[in-house]
Amino acid sequence: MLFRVSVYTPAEVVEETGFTLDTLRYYEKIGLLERVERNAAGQRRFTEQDIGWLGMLRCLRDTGMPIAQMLRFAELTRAGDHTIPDRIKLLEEHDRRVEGQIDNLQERKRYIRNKISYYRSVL
Amino acid sequence: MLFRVSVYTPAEVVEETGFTLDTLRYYEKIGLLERVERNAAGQRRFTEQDIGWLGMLRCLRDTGMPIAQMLRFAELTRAGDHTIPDRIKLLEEHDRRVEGQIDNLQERKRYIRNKISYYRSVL
DNA sequence: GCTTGACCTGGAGTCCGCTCCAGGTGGCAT
DNA sequence: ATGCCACCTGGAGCGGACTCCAGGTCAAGC
Repeated sequence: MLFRVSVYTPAEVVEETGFTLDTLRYYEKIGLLERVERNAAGQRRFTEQDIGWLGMLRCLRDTGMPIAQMLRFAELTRAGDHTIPDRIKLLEEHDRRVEGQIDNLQERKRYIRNKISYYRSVL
Repeated sequence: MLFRVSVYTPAEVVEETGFTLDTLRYYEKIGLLERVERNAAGQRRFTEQDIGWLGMLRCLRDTGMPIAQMLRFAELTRAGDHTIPDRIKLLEEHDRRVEGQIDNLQERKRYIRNKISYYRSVL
């Protein structure tokens, strides 16, 4: 009996990750996504790990990390376990930036709410 | 005795608002900033109100409002007090989006921290 | 009276992150 | 077996938000 490792078609990955197909191809082209496997016809077949990695990318992207830095993270990840301390450092720095973003947004939100209150007061 | 209304040179506004001079000119060109006054030599002289308005723009920009929508807000503001309900509506919608951004960032931050913990655990 | 530097203008260029296109292949449902 | 649809590739194009440039003008301090 053969094992059938779960494998995802492009359409499934789009569905699963929320990235467009064009974005997936783009990420592969620039090296954010390691060379994805292909079937006989040359069509992409993504693995479970690819999905996981794309989840990480989505998280980094959605917290405003520029592609250049995601690329650095990707390279560290490919380079092997000895880069884990570097990866921790990178993520910790990013975490601090995210924290800063949140604080900043909270501050701005106060400003906006004040403005709304002011507008209400002059009606 | 004459009043000297406080007026700001471009350099002062850059200092005060954190926008670059190019950005200020750009904002004026596209109509985000109403025609700024000039001295005899044609140089910009910003008023207190300009500074206040720029504060609002900075807030909207830093919370991710696209320029097209800031422009809409600018037009409402210019149109007079009868647009205040519309302005409130616009800001409330934006406030909700900002709230969403914050929630999203907080979620992502959890993911990043988990990842960091995981990396720590395998060291 | 001359240099310096803060300004001015219109318009071109840049950067980022995709997004779209043309032209082509392969495989599956009817 | 045929039609259709999901894919493929390389490369061009796009939208947003600036940013830079060339060439020119004034104003003031030395």
